[in-house]
Amino acid sequence: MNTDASIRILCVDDHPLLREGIAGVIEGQDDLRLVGEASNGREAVDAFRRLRPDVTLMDLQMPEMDGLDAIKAIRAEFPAARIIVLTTYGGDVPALHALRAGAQGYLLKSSLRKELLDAIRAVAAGRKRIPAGIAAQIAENAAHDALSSREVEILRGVAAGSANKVIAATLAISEETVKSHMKRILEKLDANDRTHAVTIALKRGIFSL
Amino acid sequence: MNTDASIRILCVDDHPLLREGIAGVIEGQDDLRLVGEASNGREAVDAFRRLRPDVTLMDLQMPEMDGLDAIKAIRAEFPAARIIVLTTYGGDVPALHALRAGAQGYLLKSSLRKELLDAIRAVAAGRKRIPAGIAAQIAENAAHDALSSREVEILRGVAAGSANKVIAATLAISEETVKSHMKRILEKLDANDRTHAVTIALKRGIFSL
DNA sequence: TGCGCTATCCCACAAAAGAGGGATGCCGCC
DNA sequence: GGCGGCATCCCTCTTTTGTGGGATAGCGCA
Repeated sequence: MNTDASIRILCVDDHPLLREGIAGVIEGQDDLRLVGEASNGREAVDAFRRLRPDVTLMDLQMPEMDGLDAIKAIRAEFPAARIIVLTTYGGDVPALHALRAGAQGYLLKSSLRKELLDAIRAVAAGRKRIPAGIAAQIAENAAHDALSSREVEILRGVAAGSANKVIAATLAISEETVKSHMKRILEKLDANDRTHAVTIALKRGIFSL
Repeated sequence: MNTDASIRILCVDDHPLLREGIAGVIEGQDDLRLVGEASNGREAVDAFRRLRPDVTLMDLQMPEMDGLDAIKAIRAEFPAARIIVLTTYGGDVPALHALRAGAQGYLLKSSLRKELLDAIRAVAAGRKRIPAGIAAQIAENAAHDALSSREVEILRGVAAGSANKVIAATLAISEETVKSHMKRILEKLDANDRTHAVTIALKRGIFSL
């Protein structure tokens, strides 16, 4: 922790304009202090080691090293690290992964100043902060199994416009195996057909284009 | 125009934190002045009428009335209005539409402070400001024809996981007609199959999920 | 050790989708 | 008035997908 009473904050986002906005919001608060900024995951881990912030605001989609890996790296080294994910909603899957990786908060970039400040103070005080809507979506999809990495690989091929035969050739497996995987993909995602499976996966953030 | 030399700016975006960031950047400049903010298209049109800014920064994806309609409405009433689109890249199609609707500039939300300031000053001076990358993507896709609204309607159905038969029933046309449309959709988008057509359309911003 | 999950492969059959034609009427624009 | 684009419909044939089974092997974990 720190000597005075202020909450020390690290902000990680690859959008300079948004960082500027967050800095502006934090500046106006007596009990908060922005002590560092980073624009990708690697910088974030470095900055965390140096600064040991009380709360870290972390975007998920970033170049170099994404936010999820950064959260994992930071929490591996500093298990008590308090991290709030601050991102444009990208589906329940990345949100769930972030929470599993140890994030205590989840905020949308469309949030109001007050929501950001409340979340920072709540997480700094050791509480969690997950918007009801996000929590509901995670819960809703928790019923189904997650796709295996092989299944995601195949679905990516489908999204790219490859026929089963082509995917099979690419992955050096038989077309029948691809069809088997497809069956389970459709089942798990509750999709009508391969196109639907892709759009569901995109909406849920299972992968992106 | 205005009495003193400063460029009067209106900022339209539904993300308060980003607006805050832009405000912060503009505040630091002697020749720029933020005169108003709006968080959706309707408010933007109202604010424009009241304030007559020299330059308007406009997001495209917004609730109530989107940025494209706002640009059209403003330019219909004030043909000399100078507007810079400031958005996360959503494909060549929305970008092209915005430029056709009369925007003089296009900026990504991931831009640096300097790029934002340069663009504002350039557009205020009557110049255009389109990043080379965006221009290239628009040019690249200009070869192909745009989808008709009927074709987009059908492709949305495909994305939703509907079989041709179901789409036909929904639109009260024959399945053969849907197949005819699909053929031309695949041709126009240069897609291998319906799934590919959907992912290409999503990447290009022809529609979203 | 056994259970569950994953990945792999196989078969047969039904249902879609796509390719390759062709045809009509409408509307806007030169 | 004609030409191009659009929307509509029709036919045939091939290819691809999807359904409904079943089988084997590995791997981790209780």
